[in-house]
Amino acid sequence: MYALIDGNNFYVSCERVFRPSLAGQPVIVLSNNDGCAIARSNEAKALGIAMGAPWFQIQQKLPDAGVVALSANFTLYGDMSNRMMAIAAGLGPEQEIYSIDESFIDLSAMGGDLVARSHRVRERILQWIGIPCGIGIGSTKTLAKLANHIAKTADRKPGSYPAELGRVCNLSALPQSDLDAVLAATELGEVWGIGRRIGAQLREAGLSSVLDVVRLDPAMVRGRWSVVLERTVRELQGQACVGFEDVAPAKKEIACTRSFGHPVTQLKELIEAVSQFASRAAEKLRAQGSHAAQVLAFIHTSPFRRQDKQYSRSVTVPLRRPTADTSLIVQAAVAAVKAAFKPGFNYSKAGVMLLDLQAGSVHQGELAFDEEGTDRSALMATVDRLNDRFGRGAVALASTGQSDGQRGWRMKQSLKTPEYTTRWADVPRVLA
DNA sequence: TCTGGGGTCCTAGGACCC
DNA sequence: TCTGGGGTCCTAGGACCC
Repeated sequence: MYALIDGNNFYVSCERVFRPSLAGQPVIVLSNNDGCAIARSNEAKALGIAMGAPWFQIQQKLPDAGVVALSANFTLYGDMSNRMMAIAAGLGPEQEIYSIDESFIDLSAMGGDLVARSHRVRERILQWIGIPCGIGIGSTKTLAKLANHIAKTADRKPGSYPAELGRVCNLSALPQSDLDAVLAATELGEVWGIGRRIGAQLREAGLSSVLDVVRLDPAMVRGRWSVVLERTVRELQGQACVGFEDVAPAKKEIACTRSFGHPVTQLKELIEAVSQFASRAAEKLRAQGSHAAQVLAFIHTSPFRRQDKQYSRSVTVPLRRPTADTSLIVQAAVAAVKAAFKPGFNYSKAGVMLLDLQAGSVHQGELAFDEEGTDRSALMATVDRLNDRFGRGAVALASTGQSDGQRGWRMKQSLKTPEYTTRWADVPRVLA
């Protein structure tokens, strides 16, 4: 038995904790570069604002709707997430943190009234952190996800489901006929693992509700679609196929990619950007104690600028030996971007990926003849500590283009709120 | 004028081996 | 005229997730 707890409209809810006047208003949080809506309040959803809708289009379509847009403040959301997760963990003995706003709890060993217990945890998160949550319970992770969707929808749209399923929904406690009615009322695209493409194929085959999908034969699904969809069908039928991971496995690849604030044409600027992305990726790599054996850099033009000539290329550079050394990784990334660059294009985005990751504790023994074999891990650890204490970028390689505030590739974030919980200068003051 | 970032898994097909 | 069988590894691309 599993529960899934997640924060409603999480980024918007985080912002509202510190700006209560946003309650009841259509609020959206924008992606980096203030590009698209990546979180929407219920009021914004009711206005028809779609997930991923570009901000400039929203402004054109709804000039008078009073939509409040905010730049994403991931530092704030990350800190609020940690606080919420700590309380959510109290629901059961094991927790899997699945995303910034969702965690699964393994309830297998739990007795008592799970729904009443879930309501108490939900109330505690709301009171202590200020974030409204939904909790779904089911015999598999896929069913818990579905239950969570029902809990939130019943709360948000009265009449869509029986009111007692709102906020906390335990699908495994429903009598079969009630369960069938709920599944029949739920569109199949709401299932975890059924996206746009597969959803369209299923509808093409004459199915429409989750109940239709539950009644499929898994062997047929495997033959006609894939083992992935077969697993989803089995999970919906109550057969657990997706494991519970209470410790997060190490990442197999690490990326840092960004769209630019303005089109970039010069190789020099791309080298600066890629140097910075590679430095950040190397930090993440060290944080999980891994080494990378290959570095990939890519650049491309904007597919949205139809009038521009399009170009896209990625180049992978193998490292002499697996490493987490920023300077070696930046060197490789710069070599890659030089190889990928072609003059005469408006570049809109670049990125660095670290590939072929392995545990930092594993070493291939060999004789070191060259300077490249110098062990700078102590230096790297010091750089990481300095940047942690004094802020990202306090110590950096010169190739990242220091102290140039006018860099055209830097992203736009004109609507960002303060880091209320993680910077002393930003801590809110309460006036008596 | 303005359209995000970071991941995972699976499959098909090609290269290569004996 | 007729041209095998069985296997592994790698990569690119598709699909999904939040």
